[in-house]
Amino acid sequence: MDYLKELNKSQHEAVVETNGPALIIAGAGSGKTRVLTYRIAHLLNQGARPSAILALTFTNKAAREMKERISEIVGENTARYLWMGTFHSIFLRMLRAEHEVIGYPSNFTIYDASDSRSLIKTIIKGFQLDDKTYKPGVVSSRISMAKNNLITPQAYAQNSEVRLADKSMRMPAIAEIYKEYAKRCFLSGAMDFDDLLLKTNLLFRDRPEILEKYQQRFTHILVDEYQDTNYAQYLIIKKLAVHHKNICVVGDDAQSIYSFRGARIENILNFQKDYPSHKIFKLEQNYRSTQTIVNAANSIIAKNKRQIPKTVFSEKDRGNNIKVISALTDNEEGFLVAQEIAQTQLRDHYRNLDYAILYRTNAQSRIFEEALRKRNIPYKIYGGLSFYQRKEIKDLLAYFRLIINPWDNEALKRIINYPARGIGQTTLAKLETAAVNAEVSIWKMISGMPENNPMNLNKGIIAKVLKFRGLIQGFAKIAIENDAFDTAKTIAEETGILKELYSDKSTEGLSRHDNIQELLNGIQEFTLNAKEEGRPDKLENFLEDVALLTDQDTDKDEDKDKVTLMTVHSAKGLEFKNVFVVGLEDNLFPSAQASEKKSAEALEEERRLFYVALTRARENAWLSYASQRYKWGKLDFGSPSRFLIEMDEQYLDGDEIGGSTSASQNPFQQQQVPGNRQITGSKRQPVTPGIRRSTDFVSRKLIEARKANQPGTGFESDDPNKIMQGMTVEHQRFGEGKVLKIEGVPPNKKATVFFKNAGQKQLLLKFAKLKIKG
DNA sequence: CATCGAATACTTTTT
DNA sequence: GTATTCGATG
Repeated sequence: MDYLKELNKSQHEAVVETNGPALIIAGAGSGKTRVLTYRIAHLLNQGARPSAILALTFTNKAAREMKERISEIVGENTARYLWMGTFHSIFLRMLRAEHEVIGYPSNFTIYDASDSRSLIKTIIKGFQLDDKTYKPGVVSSRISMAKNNLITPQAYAQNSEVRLADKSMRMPAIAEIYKEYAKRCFLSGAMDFDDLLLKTNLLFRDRPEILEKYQQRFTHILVDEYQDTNYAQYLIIKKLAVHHKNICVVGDDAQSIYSFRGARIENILNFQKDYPSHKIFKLEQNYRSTQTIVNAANSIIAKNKRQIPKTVFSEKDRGNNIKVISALTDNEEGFLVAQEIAQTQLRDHYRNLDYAILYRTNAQSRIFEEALRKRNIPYKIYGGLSFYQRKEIKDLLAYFRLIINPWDNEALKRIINYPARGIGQTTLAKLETAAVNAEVSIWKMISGMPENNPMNLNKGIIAKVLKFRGLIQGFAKIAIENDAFDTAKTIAEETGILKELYSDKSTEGLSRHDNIQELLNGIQEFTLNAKEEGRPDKLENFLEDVALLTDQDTDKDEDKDKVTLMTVHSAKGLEFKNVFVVGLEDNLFPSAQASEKKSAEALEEERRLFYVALTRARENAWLSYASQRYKWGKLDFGSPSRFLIEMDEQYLDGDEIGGSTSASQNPFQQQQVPGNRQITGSKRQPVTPGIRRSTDFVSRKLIEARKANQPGTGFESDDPNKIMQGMTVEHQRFGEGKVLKIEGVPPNKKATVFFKNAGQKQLLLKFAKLKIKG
């Protein structure tokens, strides 16, 4: 078998020793995916049936890529029968197959995070609780925590530990909210993400014969990214593996960075205890990064107490030292990063796709976007609001959802008055209250009309509601008889959504129209593929695919040669020649309250996050931070991350970019504040408290710096008071425009401007960057 | 009931 | 800076 020759010794062992429990510790860049794919291919070559192999990943993308690579070895006709996918998609498939047992319709809806948040909000309102104490986000994460730990609403109510925690947060009613939430989801025929795992567990608990069926079916189970599994996932795997015990988990405890969504690093740490007869394989050679990067990353997590001992090493060159970018302001940070990209590109002939900028939060991307745009460096951003989260897309999808599953209350509430058809909040509230009281879905309530009218709606309103009902019923019929694309097109046209967006000539309106078109194109592609491959091509089938899809999963051609901007979390599993880790103040966590003491575990995870970020780089890494940045309109002072300060000198480049050495290029040099972080000799000093006391001095210097034609800004506003009606002005993003109206008094003075390229905009003058042209 | 403008809150990370 | 919500007005 040729493919085995491509493996080193430990990789080879991990691939061929397929009997019994196996723990594969795969350090960053150690060829994990290769081992996993070859192991599966090897199983198949040894005669295992593909449908008996269950392989679980964390992202659709990982599953797809692995499937492709396995196809190349064993052929597509074998690979297609593998049970390979994300935890959520595999168990969704299982739950749909077993829907009768759990009392759900087969076409149950998946509520995404915003659906479940809005339902929680409704419940909080219905209970007449104060939504300032009961923040939907917090309540939602409590419920999610409960589900991930398999605590049902009944168990929650009796669990003194969680109840006590709720009380200490002054939210004793969470148990009630959870119960109501679960009930309403059930009445809507809906599950949220966490339900997919919870209900699978309950199914296995309550129906041993079904568990038995799957235990027999899967002779081999493989789990990728095992360090990121939560309790619910852990238990599913454990139960399924009972019979054959051929469970192979792959992961790296050093890359466990998902505790916030319930991931338990204990799962991988305790695997050896769970399965005493296990074999352990350690993939320790890093084929990705230079020695400098590997060693620097190792040095960071070396301080962590809880980890599986291993020595990750690289046999590549020592490579360049890691460069430090020390910027005074956020804008300067963006400028310096863009400048570094441009300079290294010229010098070393890198392409745009060789670069990634990694940050902690999506909101940090803007500064770098602007800086790259100014230099005409093409870039792409992952994360932020995904395609499927845009309003117009969610609206159209809500129609689809309601047609497939009319019980879906969240979908119904979204569209019953979109486009406007005279069914307002009051009517909707009446309908919902009546539905809740009768313990049915809103649609059931509407179905009983006009004979049943417990909420005293007047004739005109009833007529409007019935018209809506007829519309949906008509669509439902079309959906049964036609393929997904025809149905979707009919809906988009007949509801008037397409027309409404088409007539909206503003920039937003145009892009919304484009998005709808793109969705329709996607559905068309789905339909064509389905027809070709003989799969069902109905709207229902499209919707199943789309529920668990994120747009991280789609790679577009036009995105080929671009600089990548993404969060450290979403960069996991990827690699780039050159990586900028930016916003490195206060433990890579800009919004952390400096005073709040972090638990030891949280600090260890911060280290691992840093480790993940650094090990994405093949050749060069930059670490950058800004001393001052604007955070919700106010100046915020940051000290460099403790990891930067702790890191051994030998890995760092002595010439700090934007620091003391590049004075000639850096107009900020003169404004550098005494006491700010500088390299003096070989020992760097952390920021002294003194800097915080001299706030006035610093902000005065900062304002001066901004006035002195700061490189990162490049566009200075003229005095807002001088902007008058009729003037021609230039905006930094929208281009040239004419001032139609000025209104309000400072600081809320506003201008209505008509831009040639961007249409009419209202701008708040204290923020908008406008220059007077004539 | 819809629309507009003003006030307010909001920022980890994601299947 | 932006998204969302609330209240006044038509």
